[in-house]
Amino acid sequence: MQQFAVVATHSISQPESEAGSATAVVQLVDAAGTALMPPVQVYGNSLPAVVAELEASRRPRWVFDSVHDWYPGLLSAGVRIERVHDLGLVRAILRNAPYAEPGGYIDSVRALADPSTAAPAHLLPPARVSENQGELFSEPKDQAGALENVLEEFRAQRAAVPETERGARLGLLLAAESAGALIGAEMTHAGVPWDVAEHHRLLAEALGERVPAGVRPPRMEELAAQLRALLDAPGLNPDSPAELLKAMNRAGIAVSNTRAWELTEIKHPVIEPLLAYKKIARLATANGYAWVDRWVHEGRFRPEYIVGGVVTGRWASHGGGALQIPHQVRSAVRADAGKVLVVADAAQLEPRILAALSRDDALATAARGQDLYQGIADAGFGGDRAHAKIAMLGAMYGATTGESGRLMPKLKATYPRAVGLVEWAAAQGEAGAPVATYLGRGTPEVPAAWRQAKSRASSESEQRAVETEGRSRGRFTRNFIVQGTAAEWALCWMGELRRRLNAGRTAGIETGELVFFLHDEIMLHVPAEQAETVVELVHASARAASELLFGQIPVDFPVTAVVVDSYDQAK
DNA sequence: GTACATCGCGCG
DNA sequence: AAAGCGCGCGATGTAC
Repeated sequence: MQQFAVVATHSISQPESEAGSATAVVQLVDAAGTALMPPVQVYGNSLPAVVAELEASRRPRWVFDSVHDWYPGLLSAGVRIERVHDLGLVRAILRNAPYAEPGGYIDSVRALADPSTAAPAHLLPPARVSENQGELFSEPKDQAGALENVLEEFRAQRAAVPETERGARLGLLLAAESAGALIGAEMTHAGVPWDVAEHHRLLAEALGERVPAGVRPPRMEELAAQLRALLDAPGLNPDSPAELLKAMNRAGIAVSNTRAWELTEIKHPVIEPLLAYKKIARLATANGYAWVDRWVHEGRFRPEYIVGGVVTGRWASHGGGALQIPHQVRSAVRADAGKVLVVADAAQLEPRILAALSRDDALATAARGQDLYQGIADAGFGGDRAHAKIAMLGAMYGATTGESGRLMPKLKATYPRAVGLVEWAAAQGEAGAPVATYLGRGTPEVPAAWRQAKSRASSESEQRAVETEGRSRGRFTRNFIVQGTAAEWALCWMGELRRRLNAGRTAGIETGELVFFLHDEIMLHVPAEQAETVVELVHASARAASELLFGQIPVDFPVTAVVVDSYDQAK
């Protein structure tokens, strides 16, 4: 029998509350929400002990208002849990889920303020019982009330998932999203192993000796002096695009902005040192000494992951720009002695997802094997891989002009189902209609401003603005179904991998830890002797994820997994 | 002083 | 070489 351990926390209590008064209450219930034993009162800082005891004896699915708020404290106390249902994450998905059972709960959730326009969580005061819950349920006056609120929402969420094939998919999404919350917190807890000495070495190599904050590093200062001389602009601050643009125009360089890629087109002596300056200036400001001081502690970089933080279901992150670690500094991501990094990524995930979504057998055939773009090239682009790739990316992103636009008719003739699906999604968006991922994550409602402008636009210029916005919405919905379903595949991949790692750990094998995730790429920090075992688990998890989502279909989702000492050695 | 917009560039 | 999608973040500059 499936058991759930519902955790309710009092509105004013946080994990570090004083001993003496109950800070939380835990209730074990069955799938119908019926109590299986008397509620357990949690006093002071004893939540980890209570959770550890129940986890060991019952293996329940835990029900938390927010894993992001509560799991870090448990991890710090050495307590891990296997399965969870995160009320907040589930609420956010159900809000826009087209397959959700209509009813009072869904209506009330949809009536809540749009979370995508709310302030970021880290800028808000400490959470109450649950974000937004004050609007859903009356503020609880005691523990019993808090517990009843959580139980009621839990029951309502379960009831909102219909017992249909689509409902089963939605249920999988909710479970995967919740598991993701555990994984995100566990990755933050583990941290990415970071070699500060190596990072300092590469900074010194590029920028020159370290100087105090606020002083321009030596190599940048040298280049700045060259730029001032070449542009005959003695006071120029090259960090200011406006100043730089003026100085370049004065020197007779006809540009309208200072973007690096546009500068490469221009023939002028200043371009080379300017591009060199931009390159190292970026390193210095984004991932320089200040970054290391601020974000790396005890040899670990610990970004916070915001599960479902992107509209499509991708993860966002907070702190240190974790999702943009430049290739330039990846040599500083280095395994501890005796350990290695296992770096794995799903090859060309999005077009493969499109093949699965659209059941396009021709595209599935091209996707057989490691290089999908070469497969497309051989099928219809005279073996020209570059053209095949541009065409495919254009189809998924909505390119209409240039190379990509010209290649579209050919792509559509070769893969009518795949291209037809993304064109349908774009048409939905242009019409102001929603679309959904394979597992049922729906697009947010259309911004009210556009909806109103659509019905009111009178002048020709207003009409044009509305149409431009519509095409933009179409590109968004076109990409949403692909990017969002790819995010679901990746979530299932990690979830499957986590289960296997945990099973290994239970069996006494130190399988190491997931330490980093980036859309279609994962990194593990593992004992060297377990590397090959973990590589196998990574592959097995990818196969399991593909089948979990799509069942038996003729689309391959190959992953590459390499064993390295440092991140720069991967691909 | 804070808040916000813009530019530019890093990642998938 | 970017374009067409999705992000985070630092420096600068302006408004209040």
